Amino acid sequence: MIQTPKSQYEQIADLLRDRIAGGVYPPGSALPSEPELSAELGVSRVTVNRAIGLLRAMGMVRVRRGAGTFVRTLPTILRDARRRYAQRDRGTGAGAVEIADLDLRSHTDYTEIGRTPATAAVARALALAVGDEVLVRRRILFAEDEPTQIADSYYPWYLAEDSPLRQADTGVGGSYARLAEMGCDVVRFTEDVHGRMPTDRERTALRLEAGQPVFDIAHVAWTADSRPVEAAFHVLPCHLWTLRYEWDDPR
Amino acid sequence: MIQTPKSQYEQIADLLRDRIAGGVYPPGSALPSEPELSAELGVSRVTVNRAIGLLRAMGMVRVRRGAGTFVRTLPTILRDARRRYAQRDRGTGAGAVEIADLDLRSHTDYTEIGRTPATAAVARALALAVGDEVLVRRRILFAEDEPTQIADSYYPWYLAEDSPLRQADTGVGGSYARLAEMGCDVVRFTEDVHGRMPTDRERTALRLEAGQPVFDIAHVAWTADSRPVEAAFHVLPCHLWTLRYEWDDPR
DNA sequence: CAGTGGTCTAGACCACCAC
DNA sequence: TGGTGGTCTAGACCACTGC
Repeated sequence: MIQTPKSQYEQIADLLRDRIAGGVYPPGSALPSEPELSAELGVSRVTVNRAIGLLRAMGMVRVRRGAGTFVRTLPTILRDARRRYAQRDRGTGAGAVEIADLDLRSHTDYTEIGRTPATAAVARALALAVGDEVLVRRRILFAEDEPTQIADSYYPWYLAEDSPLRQADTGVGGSYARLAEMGCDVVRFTEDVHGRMPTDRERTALRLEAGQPVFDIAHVAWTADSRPVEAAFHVLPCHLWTLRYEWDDPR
Repeated sequence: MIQTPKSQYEQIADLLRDRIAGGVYPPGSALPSEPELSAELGVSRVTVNRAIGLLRAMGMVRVRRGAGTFVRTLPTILRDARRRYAQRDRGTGAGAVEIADLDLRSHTDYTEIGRTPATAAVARALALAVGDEVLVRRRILFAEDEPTQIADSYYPWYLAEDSPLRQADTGVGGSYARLAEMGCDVVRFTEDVHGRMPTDRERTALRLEAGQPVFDIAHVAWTADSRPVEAAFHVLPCHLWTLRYEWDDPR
């Protein structure tokens, strides 16, 4: 690699990144204002703004309009797929396991629990026809009042109709314990992971900075006879999470 | 959701996205130039440029400086973790499995194969001390001459020293077959997945557009007695890949 | 109300590509 | 050589925050 004659805004982003790493701007503190940085570095404010845009996309700073630009603090959260679903009976739902592990306060906002026709993605995941009735459970999970995840779960309506799955609190063992009581023991999981830019709704709900990508996880739970009984779609800000998977070699 | 008074550049990005989806700008074709769009839409060129920046981050267009902005074509590639490593003996290395599945031409550029001291990340993954000798195999994988992945594999030096792992072509069955011949049967895998912005080197090597995120996968292969015998770090452009994982519930 | 960041413009200069 | 996108500036107006 010979040379990378970087643009000014990239160099400024590097500089600010180094200052943050070096503790000049400690976690939680505000960066100097854009006019200040503009004066200090001898560039226009637009250029400073653009540099800060890179830091935002990296998840290093959060901007509060009218107030300033602040260095981020939240630690990364480990989502260990195998462990997550194996620990169902810890009382907390699967969704809260990771947050509890970090000794953070967690809570869940249910935004919708009800009957709805299956979309194409849901129908495909649950081996139903588009438009078939399903139970949907939409929720947003928080750690220390910061949104960390959107999770929408779907169940075939004929399964969920008269079950506790229609309540926010599904009881000890969570939804998989209820499915088991209905004769649907879950023995296998699959997940398809995408990385992409969030939709406007997702960006708002997760309070994301401009340019920050999300993980989009399509999760399916299977019974021993290979029937899909739950489909869940999770949207997670990339900068907050590490996904861990583990599997045995089938040979 | 009441209102989202979008900025002009966001609206223009939406407009262009719709036109691409609607076939007005078909795959592979060039968008109108920025001055043209600027005139058509009655905004400054900077605003058009910023809108196109959003499309670039989403992976919808590729810009060739001096030539124009082009609609992307490459399909998404499925990386089925379980299958990927189970199909070792298909002759092709694990890295080429997914590309071959899509009937695309694939090739691999080895950029380095040699001895090196373990970095912190490598040492942690292989349960070695920082600075211990390891064999590194660095490569970039291509589909149709487009870079699709960076993969750096590491092996403890005492294992790899006199093995075919030091050659580019590791022979039938690939590296895991060679490890098995050395008494290191791999029976289990773990992967930690991050989503982040690429480094400058990665952006160059993968020919990424500005603002495009990558998957960063730390892959470890384990023997039956829980010894890590291979660590591999993969960097994949998010917009090109879907990661698939599958596991049995350990209860 | 003063200060913050968000956005937009017109104009400019540059590196790069294709002809 | 003309057209493309990349970058930068000075100035402006706005919405929002916190006092």
